[in-house]
Amino acid sequence: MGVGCDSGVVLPDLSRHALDVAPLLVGCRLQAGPVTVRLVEVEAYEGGADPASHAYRGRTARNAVMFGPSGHLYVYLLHGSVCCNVVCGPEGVATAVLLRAGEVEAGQDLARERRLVRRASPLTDRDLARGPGNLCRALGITSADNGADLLGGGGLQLLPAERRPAAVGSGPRVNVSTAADRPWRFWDAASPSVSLFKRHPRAVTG
DNA sequence: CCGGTGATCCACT
DNA sequence: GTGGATCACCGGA
Repeated sequence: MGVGCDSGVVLPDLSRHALDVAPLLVGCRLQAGPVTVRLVEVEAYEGGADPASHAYRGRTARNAVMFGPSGHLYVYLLHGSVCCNVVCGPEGVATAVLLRAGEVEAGQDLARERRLVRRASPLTDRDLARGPGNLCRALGITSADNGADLLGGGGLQLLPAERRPAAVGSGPRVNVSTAADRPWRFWDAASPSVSLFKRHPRAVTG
């Protein structure tokens, strides 16, 4: 009965496509030094066939990490916030999973300190890592972490779930303007830290 | 709801 | 080289 016999204690095979990996990442944990977050909400982004993906129009300086080997972190800035993805798929295929929200399991004091910078209102435990930008801030992830190897024993580590969530929900991705009907968002149905669904104001299906 | 945010990309000089 | 549209967001009202 070694590690690996129980599907709840191994990481998913990240060299598969994001759509296969995403639901299995719900419940896994991301550790950044003293702060550990249990992932409760993710979204799959395919490469060439997904108009909502940063890689849809091919390789650029920004998205180069997405085309590299799986298990690395793709970090970018959006509207002044840092967001991060776990790169999936074989090398050369730009498919990745956006980490949208988590529950802070360890290092809550540090996470809270980071979140309260330039913020007036109080912050509940539920909201410490709720939302893609907030999750990165709680973990201290910056654009300097773009390309970091999550399986290489460095400061950032992806860890297996202790146990699988009882139920994983799925539905359309948040705030995407194209392919807005694809149910490629996955979340732990029991978690209060899952962010609220928001449809893009000019959403187009397809 | 609304405005700020900051990088990136492309169509044009 | 420059301008403007775009974007997988956040916070406060």
